[in-house]
Amino acid sequence: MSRVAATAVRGTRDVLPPESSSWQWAEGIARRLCAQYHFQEIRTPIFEGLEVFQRGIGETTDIVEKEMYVFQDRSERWLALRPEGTAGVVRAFLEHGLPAGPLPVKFFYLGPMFRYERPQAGRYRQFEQFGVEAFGSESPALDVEIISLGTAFLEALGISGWQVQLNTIGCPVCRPRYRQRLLELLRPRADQLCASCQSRLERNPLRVLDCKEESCRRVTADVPAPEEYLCSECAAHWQAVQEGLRAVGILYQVTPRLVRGLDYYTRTVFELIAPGLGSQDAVLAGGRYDGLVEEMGGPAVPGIGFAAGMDRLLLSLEQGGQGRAAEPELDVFVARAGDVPETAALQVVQELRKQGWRVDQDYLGRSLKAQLKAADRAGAQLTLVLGEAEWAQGQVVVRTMATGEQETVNRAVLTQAVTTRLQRTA
RNA sequence: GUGGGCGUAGCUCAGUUGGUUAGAGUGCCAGGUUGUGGCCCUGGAGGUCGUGGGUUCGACUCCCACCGCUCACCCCA
Repeated sequence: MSRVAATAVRGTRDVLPPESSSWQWAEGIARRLCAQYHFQEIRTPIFEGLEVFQRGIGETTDIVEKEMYVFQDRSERWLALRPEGTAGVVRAFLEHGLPAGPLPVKFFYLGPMFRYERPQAGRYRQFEQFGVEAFGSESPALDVEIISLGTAFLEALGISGWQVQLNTIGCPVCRPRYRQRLLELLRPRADQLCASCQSRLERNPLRVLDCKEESCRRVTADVPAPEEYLCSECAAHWQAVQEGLRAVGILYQVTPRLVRGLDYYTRTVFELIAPGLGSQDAVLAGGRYDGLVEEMGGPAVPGIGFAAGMDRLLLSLEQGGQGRAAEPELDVFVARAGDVPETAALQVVQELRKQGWRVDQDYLGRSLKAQLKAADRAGAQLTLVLGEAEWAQGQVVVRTMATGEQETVNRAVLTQAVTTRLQRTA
């Protein structure tokens, strides 16, 4: 027999225990926090019609231009694996007529996203995101709550050394003015920009600010910040967001160069960065997208959200040596010694599981020594030895693994004996 | 898409100017205890040396190609 394939597809990976338990733990934190902030789960498909992403994310973004997994199904409809969560959530929001219902609505999602990029540290082709989206309010208080949820998430995970970078990029009223001013300042010096910035100068001059190229940095060094060109509404919003953040004690750093890659953002944009990740250090990022719902064919409903890269967050924890110690996942191991029927173990195991305990047993007919070793390795608190001699008299040996103490108890009171011992250690 | 680094047991890695049966640690299995884990001792299983080709009397070692992994650019979570 030859193997089907030697390895997982490039950019994808397997999560095995005990790592999988770290994922459950982190996802549990996300869910708990969302409950506290009253965000409810939405589950949207992993693939959508291609146009959902083209319209939602923007035709000229890198994601749509070159990073999507696009394919045709058997009826030759064009589909794409979702490269991010927001577009699908907006589609669902509209499809179910939610703009006509009670607003605001606050959703969260958890699941895989797909982008065709060269993998590197903290970047995969299939990666896991935790995201939130809130529709129907322009209130700066919502901006503050979203950012607060983001920082609370990193706190709860135990990430240390993170920071919030914050900026505003205005709205359709004021951004054109800023854009115009940028063009006036940059055009004369276009020859000093890097190749990619020269090409994006006309298309999306704001992104030149974001460039890390030394030469571009010099050119943009003395360019005014977006906040100097805000319209009065955006300026008020921007002030209110900052006041709100200060009011709830969230430290942030205004980063005028922070421009997001997706077309749909307006006003508030932010990024949370964490240490230990090499160059992919943005672990959670988002912003306001007040024009997106309308852009996708719905009414003018404002929105705001963020997405967190779970792979990067867990990687950052590992790098910082803050990974959690694996907790034991087994309470009782049932072993047999001598001529004891398999059905005896089956019954004991089942009885204990009915009480809610986590129970496993030996399936290989191994020596008692080997069985105890297996119990130890699995982290069992107790091992029950069904010994031939004791079993014949209706008794079972209960061994407490931590101390090695053993006691022989009657079969009839076994459940109770196990329960009192486990509760004592719990 | 572009560039750098790396591919030897399940894992982490040695392998000396190319030389004959490719090693260690760890993990796994078993024995030391005819029914008792964690420490210790002993033994065992486990490798197409990434793949293909070339040079050579001889290649894990040198050369070429390909594949894969990885880091970085780009971009992004």
